[in-house]
Amino acid sequence: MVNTSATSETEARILEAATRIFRAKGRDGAKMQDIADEAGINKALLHYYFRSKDKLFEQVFRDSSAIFFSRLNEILQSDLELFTKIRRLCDAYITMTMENPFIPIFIIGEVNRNAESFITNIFSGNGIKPEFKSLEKQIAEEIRSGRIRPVRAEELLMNILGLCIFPIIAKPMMQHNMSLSDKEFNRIMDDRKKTIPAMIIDSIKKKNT
Amino acid sequence: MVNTSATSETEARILEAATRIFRAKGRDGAKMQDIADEAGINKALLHYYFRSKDKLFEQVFRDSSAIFFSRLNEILQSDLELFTKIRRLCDAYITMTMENPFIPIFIIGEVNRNAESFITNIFSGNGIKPEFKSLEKQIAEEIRSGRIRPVRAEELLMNILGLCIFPIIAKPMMQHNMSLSDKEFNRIMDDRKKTIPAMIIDSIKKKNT
DNA sequence: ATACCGTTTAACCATTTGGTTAACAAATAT
DNA sequence: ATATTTGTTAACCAAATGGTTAAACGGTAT
Repeated sequence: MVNTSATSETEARILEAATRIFRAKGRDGAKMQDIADEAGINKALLHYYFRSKDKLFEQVFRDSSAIFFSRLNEILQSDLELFTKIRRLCDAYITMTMENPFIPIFIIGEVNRNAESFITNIFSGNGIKPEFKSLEKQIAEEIRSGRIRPVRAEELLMNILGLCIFPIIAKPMMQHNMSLSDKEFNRIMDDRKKTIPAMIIDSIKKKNT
Repeated sequence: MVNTSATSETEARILEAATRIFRAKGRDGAKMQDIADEAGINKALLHYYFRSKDKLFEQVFRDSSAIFFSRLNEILQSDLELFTKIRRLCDAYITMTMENPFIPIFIIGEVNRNAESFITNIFSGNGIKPEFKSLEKQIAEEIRSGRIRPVRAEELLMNILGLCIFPIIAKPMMQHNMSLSDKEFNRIMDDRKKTIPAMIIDSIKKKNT
């Protein structure tokens, strides 16, 4: 045995290649031969390390999801003050999505195509499900102290994620409709790291009447 | 000849079936046999009416895109007052996306998978590209009159679409993470028809200081 | 009646694709 | 040294898939 750890070097190479191909082409669009080529190995090796396309896909999907959700968890569960938390979330999700827009597109598309059972199976077990209660508690505190007006934690998160992620995953349409160059688009998204949290905080902060 | 109009009944049936299958499974996931079965006809008929899978897909993709973009256009180019326009946009896009969440997921996914040339080709010709200038002009007016603070039309639209569409296309994740039943989720999205425009208008309205 | 033309089908074909097998190579253990 | 296990490959296979063909069907005109 060359490698005592769970994953050999080859296995890692396969996983990287599979991730790239699956994210770009989706489960059905990706061919095992594509992945083998991308990894620079024989197709049969894919089946040696991962039994089937399904198993390989599941692994890639799990990992991709974990990247996005674990970050959410991390920030949600931190003991940052609420407004800071909001700013961090926006910054993290814009940065992360800009660097890898394939991931949310991939997740949304695949979750949509696959049966409920598949999703439940994938999303359970690993620390993917965020500890949502902590945010709810924190918001309740802030409401009680009179700093913010009553809001649902769900809405707050929907707003943050929608504002940060959507324009990036819909980038081709946005650019086409609004005639934006890559440079302009990037600048706008960079601005939004500030404007989105400002807007969100303003929408929940109690105004002095 | 049984039918003088451009599209025979069978052709329409095929198109409907293809739309359902393509939206649900994506270009690669959809099989010609699936579509034939769904339409209740022989596979060869698909090729009789539409030369190839590619051609059939292109047609479906064009139509699906048109549904979403033509509505945007319609509202943008109306002579509604700005705040009303915002409310209309939110209502229209939440309603439309709730009724057919597959469409934006489908568009985003396919646009992402296909080459730039494909997109440009698809999006040009038919009235898909929204007349964006009219909104920009309207906003400029409102800024000059001092009713709203300076904002970019691009950001405004990104905000509206992100807030309205994203939570719905990411529904399975949202529901899973936040433990929301279908009923709760629907109620929240229905509320958002009001809360989103309120939030957006509030964010651009000039406050009396 | 029958020739004609658009529509529809069953059967077929070539290629692609996920997966297997058997043999070969390279470590590792005895 | 040599048997054994692990990693890797080329060749192969069966099923699925997009697409074609030739024949049949059903009106319509002659």
